[in-house]
Amino acid sequence: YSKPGRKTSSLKLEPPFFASFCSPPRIKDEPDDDGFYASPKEDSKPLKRPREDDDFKTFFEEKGNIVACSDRFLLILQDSKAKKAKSKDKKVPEADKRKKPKKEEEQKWKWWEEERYPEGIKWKFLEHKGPVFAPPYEPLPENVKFYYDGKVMKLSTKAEEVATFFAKMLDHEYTTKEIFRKNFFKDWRKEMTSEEKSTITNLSKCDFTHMSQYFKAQSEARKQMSKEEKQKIKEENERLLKEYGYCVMDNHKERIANFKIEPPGLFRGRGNHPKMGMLKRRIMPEDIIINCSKDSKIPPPPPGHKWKEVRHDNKVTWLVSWTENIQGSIKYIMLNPSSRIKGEKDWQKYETARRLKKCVDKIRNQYREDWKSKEMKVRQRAVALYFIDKLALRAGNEKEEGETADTVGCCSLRVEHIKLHPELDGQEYVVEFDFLGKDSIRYYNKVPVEKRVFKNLQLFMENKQPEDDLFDRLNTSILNKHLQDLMEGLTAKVFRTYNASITLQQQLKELTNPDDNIPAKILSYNRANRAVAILCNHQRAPPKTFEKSMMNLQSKIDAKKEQLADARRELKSAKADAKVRRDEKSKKTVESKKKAVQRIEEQLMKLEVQATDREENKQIALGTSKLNYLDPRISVAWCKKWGIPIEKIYNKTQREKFAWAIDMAEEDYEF
DNA sequence: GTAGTTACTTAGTACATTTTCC
DNA sequence: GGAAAATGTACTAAGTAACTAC
Repeated sequence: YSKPGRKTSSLKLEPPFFASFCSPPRIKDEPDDDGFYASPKEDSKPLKRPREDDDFKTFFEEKGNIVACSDRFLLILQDSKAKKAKSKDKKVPEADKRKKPKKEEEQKWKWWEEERYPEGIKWKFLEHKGPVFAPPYEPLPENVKFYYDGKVMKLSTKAEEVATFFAKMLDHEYTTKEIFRKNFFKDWRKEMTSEEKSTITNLSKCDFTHMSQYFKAQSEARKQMSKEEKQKIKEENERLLKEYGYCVMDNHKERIANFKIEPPGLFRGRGNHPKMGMLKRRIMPEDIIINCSKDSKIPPPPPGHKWKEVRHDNKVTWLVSWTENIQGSIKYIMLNPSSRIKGEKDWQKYETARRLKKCVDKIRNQYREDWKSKEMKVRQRAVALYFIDKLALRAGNEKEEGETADTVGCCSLRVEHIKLHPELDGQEYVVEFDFLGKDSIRYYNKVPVEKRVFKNLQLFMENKQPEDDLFDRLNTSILNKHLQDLMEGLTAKVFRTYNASITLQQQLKELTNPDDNIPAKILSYNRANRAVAILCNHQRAPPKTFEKSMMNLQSKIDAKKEQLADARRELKSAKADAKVRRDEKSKKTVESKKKAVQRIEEQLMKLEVQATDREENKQIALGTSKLNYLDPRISVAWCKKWGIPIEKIYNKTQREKFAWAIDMAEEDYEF
């Protein structure tokens, strides 16, 4: 196994392989600098660079500067005028060439300028080094004891390992939960020797505190490590990343998202999960399926081991997979969001959402009509779709009962999840939603709906028990089939993407004040972002330090208020003074005091805005929508329009993920 | 229709690292 | 310079949705 510092012969870097990373066998020219960008005199040249594989060319048909792809996904080309400006920009500062960073910048592969593979084919060549396994278990030192029923007990290695998983969680509330303890104990006993099994019959008699203290001391020691030691660990991680963190896919070196196999431990699902506490077992090479090219260097399994299977399936994007033992689901190793394969898909997602924009009015009219249908199924479908559209609810697939936490989405809503109020707080036809959604995050909302929707809901709830399905004639499959008929590629989740992106665009238009300075504009951006996060119900647990940092801010505000009061008093007395004295000097004093008051008022306002901003953000997570729902081109265009550096909106990782958008969107981009 | 399987996106949390503040 | 706060990253769970076989 590839535990740090335990390099075995088979894991040694073999020069030919590594060399293939630096210059893979079939590598074509990396985006070569100025050469490719349409230079001013090359206006008519198509901007899409074809893939070099001729056999794929036939799938594409060029129409002016729009390329129609086999999957009808339109690749809209960049505005050539903008390109011109860009290539000019690139050439002008020839004199002040900052060599290094520029060179690196130019080496970034612009996959979005190339043609895409036909539907279904994900790659033509794939080579990687396989996964990194979890480090093997290191038994506890002799002096760390486990006690059963008050007596010291030496555990077998296997039993001890599982015991340490529990010991490490001792401070968590869930080790006190009945289900967690029951599941853990059941699985732990499976790892025990028959002797241990006969002795250890009651979890409550187990004393893990010594073990727990030992781990706490360990992590404390880790924090106290010297700089050199920390540096060493860092370098080791970098080495691992360099060796296993990349693959070669179609002539390009691409970053892998999760090249480390998940280590064993105790499963903790989110919310009230029936399987919490179960043992997540150690993954062995024998569990692993490797996916790569036939003609690539196939990663060798660790010595003495075999892979479960090696396959060569270029219809999928994963490099490694295994079946996990808690739910029996498949886990994958895939590429980073900055990779071509993820980026293209992401881009395509937003293009689908933009296509929805064009027909959303028609679809809305349609489902409003369907509220009157004589078919129950159609009515349910129409009301569900209304919720998905208006409230950005998730589709709501069915789940196997008892296998996961009890959470729902739109199609799986039950009668108990909504309350109907013919009138509430002066509003008519209010629906009160209260249910647990994905990750057991509560969705609570009171929404006035149209009368027809309300009446339909009353109808759907007639003669039903609270635990009955609200939409008993509907599921996600039916709904998505219908959506497919309305627009190619339309599914329930497209509405979330569409509504999130369109909301951002509209909010940015509304909130951005051209006269504001950059920080104020960024605040507006965050507010627009927040509107989306609220729409999508992206919540977070308030940070542990939230109350404290809020209090700090409040005391700053209080101090500023006092300062303001003082300044005002001084201004007042200065004014009185000036009235009496009527000389230039005292007039000047009044002016300067006035300015001081103004300055402090401004500072106070800023602090108060900051406080509001933070308070509003207490339970709202902006990251998820930014990363998954907001067409990055909207943000890029906004930045360009107002001269905001993109770094203020996207950090490094995000800029890598959205490189395509940053490169192609101009300030006039419209979602 | 439905149940099972597979592949892929979306999600929040814990921990690590960087920045800010005093 | 060190603590605290803010920000970034790794991790992996939990969704969506397509497909297959009956």
